[in-house]
Amino acid sequence: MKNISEAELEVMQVLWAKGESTSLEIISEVKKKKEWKNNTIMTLVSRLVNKEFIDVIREDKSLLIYKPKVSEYDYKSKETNNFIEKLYNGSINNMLVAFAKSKKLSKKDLEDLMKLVGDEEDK
Amino acid sequence: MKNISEAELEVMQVLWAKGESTSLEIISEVKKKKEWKNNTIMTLVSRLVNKEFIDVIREDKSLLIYKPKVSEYDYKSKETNNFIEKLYNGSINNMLVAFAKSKKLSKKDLEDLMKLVGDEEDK
DNA sequence: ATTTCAAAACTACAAATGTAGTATATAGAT
DNA sequence: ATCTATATACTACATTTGTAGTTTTGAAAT
Repeated sequence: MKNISEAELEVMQVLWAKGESTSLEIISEVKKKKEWKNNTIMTLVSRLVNKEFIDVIREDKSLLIYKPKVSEYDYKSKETNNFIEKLYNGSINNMLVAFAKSKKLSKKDLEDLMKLVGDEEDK
Repeated sequence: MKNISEAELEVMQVLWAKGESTSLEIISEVKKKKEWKNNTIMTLVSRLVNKEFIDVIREDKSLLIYKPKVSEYDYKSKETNNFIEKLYNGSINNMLVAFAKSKKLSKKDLEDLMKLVGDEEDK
C-alpha cells in the first residue's frame, strides 16, 4: 500500500470526519486549517484517488462525491504501529515511559485508561 | 529545523546508541539492519551533516568522527508530539484509547506505568 | 618518490511531495 | 444553440528522499 503524505492527510481527516464530501466541502473544510489554494487541495484529492485512498462517485448530476476507502481506525493504527516501530523499537511502553517521565502523561490519565481497559477486557 | 528522513533515522539511531562513530562503524552497524551500499549509508550521513544533525570531527589522523548534535530524547519527543498532533489531535490519550481498545495495551502495562508515574511525581 | 587502496567528496537520477497554474468540459443562464 | 462560470483534469516545477556510481584525496606500503 502507498503512503498518505502529510499534506494529503489533511484531506483524509476531512473525509473521515464527514464520511463523504464534494470538492467544495473538502476545500472549505481544509481551508479552516490550512492556507492552501483550491487547486492545491484538489491536487491532493486526486493523488489520494490515484493511490486508492479515496473513491470518486458520480451521483447523477454535477458534483462528484469523494469517499474514503480506508477507515480512519485502520489507517491510523497501522501508522501508529509503524511509528512506534521506528522510534521506540516497537514497544509502546518505551514510548509511554518517555512521556511519563516528561510528565505529559499524568496518573489520572492512566487511571482513566485503566477503567477503559478493564471494561474492554471484560467484554 | 529540518527533518530527519526515515532512512536517515537509521543512521541517527546508530550514533545515538554509540555516542559517536567513524564511518566504518556507522556502516557496519547500519548493515546489521539494512542491505544498503556503503555509499548509500554515507550519503545519508553527509545529508545529516548538512542538515546539522551530526557534527564531524577530524581527530588528528585519518578517520573522521561523527557525533550527533541533537539528543535522542529531544528529537524523539519532538517527533512524537508532532505525530500525536497530526493523527490524534494532540491528545496522547486519544491515541492510547485506540490502543487500549485494540488490546495492544494491557492492564498490566498500565499498572507498570502507574508505578513509574507515581515515582516520578514524587520526585 | 611512486604506487595503491580505501575514505571522503561529489555527481546522478527517479520517485514522491508541496504548491500551484493552465486547459477542458459541462451545467445553467440567456 | 450559445455563452459563461466553475468543477474537474492535466501540466509544471522546485525540493526532498532513496539509492547509488564516479572522482578525488591522502595515508600506508614499497
